[in-house]
Amino acid sequence: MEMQKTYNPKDFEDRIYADWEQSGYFRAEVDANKVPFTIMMPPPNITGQLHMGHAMDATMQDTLIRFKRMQGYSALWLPGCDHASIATEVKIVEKMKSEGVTKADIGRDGFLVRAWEWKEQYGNRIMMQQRKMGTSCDWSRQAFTMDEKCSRAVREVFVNLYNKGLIYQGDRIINWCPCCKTALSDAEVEYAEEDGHFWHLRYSATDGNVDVVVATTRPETMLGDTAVAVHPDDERYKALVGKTLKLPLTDREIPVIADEYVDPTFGTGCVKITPAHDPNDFEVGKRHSLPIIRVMNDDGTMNELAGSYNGLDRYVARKKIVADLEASGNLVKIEKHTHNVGHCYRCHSTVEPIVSKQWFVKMEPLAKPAIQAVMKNKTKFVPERFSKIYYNWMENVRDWCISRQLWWGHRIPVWYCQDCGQVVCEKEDPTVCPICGGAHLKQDEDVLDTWFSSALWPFSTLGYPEETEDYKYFYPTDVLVTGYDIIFFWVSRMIFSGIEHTGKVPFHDVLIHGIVRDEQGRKMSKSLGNGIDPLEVIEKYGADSLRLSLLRGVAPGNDTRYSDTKVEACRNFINKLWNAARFVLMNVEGKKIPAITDIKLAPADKWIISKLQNCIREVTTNLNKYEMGVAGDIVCDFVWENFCDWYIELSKPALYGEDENRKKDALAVLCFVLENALKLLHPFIPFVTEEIYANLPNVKGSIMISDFPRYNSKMAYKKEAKAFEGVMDIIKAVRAMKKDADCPPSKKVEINIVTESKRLIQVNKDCIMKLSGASALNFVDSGATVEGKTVSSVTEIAQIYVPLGELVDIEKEKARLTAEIERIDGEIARASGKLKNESFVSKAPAKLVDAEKEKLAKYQDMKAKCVAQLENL
RNA sequence: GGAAGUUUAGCUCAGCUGGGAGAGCAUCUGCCUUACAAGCAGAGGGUCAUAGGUUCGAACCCUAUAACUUCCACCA
Repeated sequence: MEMQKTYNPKDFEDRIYADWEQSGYFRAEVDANKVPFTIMMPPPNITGQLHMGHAMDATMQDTLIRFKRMQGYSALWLPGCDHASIATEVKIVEKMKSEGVTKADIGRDGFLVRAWEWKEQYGNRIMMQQRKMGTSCDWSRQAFTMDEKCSRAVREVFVNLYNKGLIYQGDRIINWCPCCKTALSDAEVEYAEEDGHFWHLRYSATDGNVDVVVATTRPETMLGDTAVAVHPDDERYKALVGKTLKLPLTDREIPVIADEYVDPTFGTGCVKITPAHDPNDFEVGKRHSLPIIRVMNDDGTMNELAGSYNGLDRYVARKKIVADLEASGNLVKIEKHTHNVGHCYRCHSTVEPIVSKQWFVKMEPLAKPAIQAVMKNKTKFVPERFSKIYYNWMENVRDWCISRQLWWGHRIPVWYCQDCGQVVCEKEDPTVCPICGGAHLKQDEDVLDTWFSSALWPFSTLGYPEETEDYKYFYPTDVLVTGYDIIFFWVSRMIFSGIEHTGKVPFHDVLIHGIVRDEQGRKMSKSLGNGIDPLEVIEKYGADSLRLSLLRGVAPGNDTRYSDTKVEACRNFINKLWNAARFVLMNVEGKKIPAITDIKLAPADKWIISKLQNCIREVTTNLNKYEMGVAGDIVCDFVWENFCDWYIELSKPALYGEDENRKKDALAVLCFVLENALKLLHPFIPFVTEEIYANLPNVKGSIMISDFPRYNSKMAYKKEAKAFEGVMDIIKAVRAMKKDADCPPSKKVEINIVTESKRLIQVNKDCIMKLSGASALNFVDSGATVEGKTVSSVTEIAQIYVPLGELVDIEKEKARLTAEIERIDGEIARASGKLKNESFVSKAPAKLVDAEKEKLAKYQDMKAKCVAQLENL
C-alpha cells in the first residue's frame, strides 16, 4: 500500500470502525478460560448529544478496555442509554408546546407513544456519535434503562424493598418544582446565591399590646403559619410562651411555642412556623402537634386556604401580601439579604419546599453497609480523596424521595383496592385484591426517580434477578469510570443498591475524572455558548487526535481545559508516527524480514530495544493504576524522541549501506519496535494504529485482538544501553559545537577524539559521523596533537576536537570552556558537599552514597580535561 | 457554617509512596539533511504561593497564613 505523505484520518476511521464492528471484536464471550474484565458505560441521557464530557469519559473507558482485551481478558464494555425521566419529559413537553399540544390533550398513553419515538431517535443518535469516538463496546448487549430487562430488575428491587419496609409512603416535606410539577430528591436541587429580602413582620398578641417581630424571606408563606417559636431559655420571651397571636391578613390565631430549634442570637429570636412549607418548621410542627396548612397549589399559585390571594402566582401574591401588611401596619422593615435559593436541576425554576404524600426509600439501613464497603476497600475510589466526599454524603443522607409526578419512567408498581383500600405491591401485576378479592384495582399514577433504575445498571443490564451466564461471569464489574459531578446521584446509589440486592459491591474501583472546561477554564454550557462539539473536532483532526488530547497531561480527578492547540499537538504526534511508519515500510518494500531473535544486534539496536522494554513496563504499570495521562506521555515520548529522533536516524547508515545483511537486521529491529509501539499506542489511538498495523510485515489480523507487549527482562540490555548513551553524548556534543561556531549543519566536519572507549566508538563510527555531520572520525592521543583552529568538548567517555578553521573564535571558545568548567565545578561542589556531610554518608542508603562518589569522580575527571583544553588555547 | 481541591517556566499543565525541576505551546538561533516544515538541530527561561517545622535530604510529609475553585449544609 502506498502511504500518503501526511496523516489523513478521514481516509480510514469510518472504514476501520465498520470493519471492527462487522468482525465481532467488540463482543465479549463468557469464557471459562479467560478472566473477565467488565466496565459498564455510564448511560448517556437520551435527551442529549455527545459532548466533551462524554468524549473524555468514553476515551478513558475505551483505552482501559482495549488494554485489557489485548492483555487477554474477556473484556466487556456494556453500552446503553438512560431514559432520563424528568429531563426527557421536559424536552418532549417543550417540543409539544411548539406544536401547540399539551400533555392533557394527548393523555398518558399518547404521551408515551411520543416518548418512545423520541427514545428511538435520540438514543440512536448518541450511540452513533459514540461510535465516531472509536468506542469498542459490545453493542450486542446494548441496554436501555426502560427496556424489558432493566424494568424487570426495577420491579424486583422495588417489591423487595417494599416488603422489607425500606420503601414507604408518607406525607413529608419534599422539594417541589412548580414548573415540572413534580417532587424532586434532595440531590436534584441546586442552590444558588440570590439577592433577596428579609421582611420583618409584626404579629400582635390577642390579649393586649404585646407584639413579636418575625423575619422571613418568603412572606407569602405566612398565610400557612401555625405558630411562632422562641427558644425555651430566652428570657425576653418567657412570658410570651403559651399566649396567642393574631395572624395578620387572616382571622386565624396562632400560639407562641418554645422550641430548641430557635437560635435566640439570630434576628429577633422569634420564628414564624410554617410546617407545610419549610423542612425545619415541619419538624417543629411535628414536635408540637401543630396543624399543617398548605397554602400553595402544585403549579406555584396560592390555593383556597390563602383566602383572598387564592389563584395568584406565588410572586404576585408575595407583592400583594407585603403591600397589605404595610397598609395594616404589620410590616416593620425590609432588609436586603442574600441567601441560597434552591432550583430544579432540570428547568431551573425556584423549588418550593412543600408537604406532600410521596414514596421514600429508607436510607439508614442501606447507607451503613455501603459506607463499610468503601472503608474496607471493597470499592476503591481513584483518586482516594473522593471517598471522603462519598462518606460525607452517605453519613448524612436523608430518606430518598423516589416518586415523581411524571409519565415517562417506570410506573410505581403499587395498586390501591378501590373496594377495601388495600395497598398491593407485587412482582406480577395483580388483577384482583388479595384481601377482598375485588377487581377494582387502581395503579399509582406516579413514576420512579430516574436514578432508581440507574442505580441498578451494573446488574440489571446483565440479567438480574435471573442468574444468567452473563451475570455470573461478568458481575461484579471491575471499574466504573465517571465524573465527580454524579457521585451522589449515581455512584453512591449503585453501591448501596448493589450490596443490598446482589450481596456484592457493583464494582471494585471507581475512577473519577474531572470535567472538560473551555480554553479560559469556564464550564462549557449552553447558556454561555462555549461548548465544543467533539464531532466537529473529529471532523477536523480525527478521533485519535481528540482522544489523545483528552488523556495526555491529565491527572485523575482533575479538571482539564480543551484547546485546539492541544489537539493539534496530538495530531502532529500522530503525523510523526505515520511518517515513521511510512519510512519503515518504504524500506521494507516486500523484503522478507527476519525475526528479532535471528539477527545480530548492533549497539544502537540494543539501546532502542532496552528503551522499548522500559516503555512497556512503565505503560503497563501506569495503565493498571489508571494513570492514563502518564502512560500516554511515556509512550508518545518514546516514539518521538527515542524511536524517531534517534533510532531511525541511527538505522540509516545500515539501511543506505551496501551490506544486505546489516540492512535486513536494521529493518528487523525497526519493524519490531514499530510493531510494539503500535500495540502500546493502540488503546489510546486505535484507528491509526490499526491502519498502520495492517501494512506491517509478519503480522496477521487486527491489532485490536493482538497481544499487548510484555516486558522481557532478557531484552532489558541495561549495561549496553547505558554505554550507548556515551556514544549519543558525543553526537550531541559535536552538534552543539558546530552550532556554537555558526557552522552550518550541512557542512561536514572532521572529528578527532581522545578516548579510552575506542572500541565502542569504533563500532558506532558510522552512526556518529552520520548523525553529527562528520566527514571523518580520527582517534588521537591527546588534544595537544591537534593543530589549527579547533573547538573542543569533553563528554563522559571522550574528549572531542573539531577543527573548524576560520569559523573558530578563540575568545568565544575560551568563554565556552570556562562556562563548562563553572558548571562542572557546581556539580563537584554539590557532590562533594553531600559526601562531606557525615550524616548523609552514614544515614542515606549505601546505593545513593556510592552513586554520589561515582559522580564526583566523573566530574573531577571531566574538569581536569576541560582545564587542559582551556590551557591548550 | 463544614469539607475537598488548586497555587510549579510567558500560557496550559505533568511530576506515581521525599534522593539532582519536566512536557506541550510560545520565545530566540540555525536548517527544506532523500519519513515527516504537522518537521530537524541547538538555546534561553522556575527562591516549585508565603512563613515555620520534621528529615542527612522536602515541589512532595506536618503546622499556620494568603489567594482562587468546587462540593455539601442552609439561621427563619
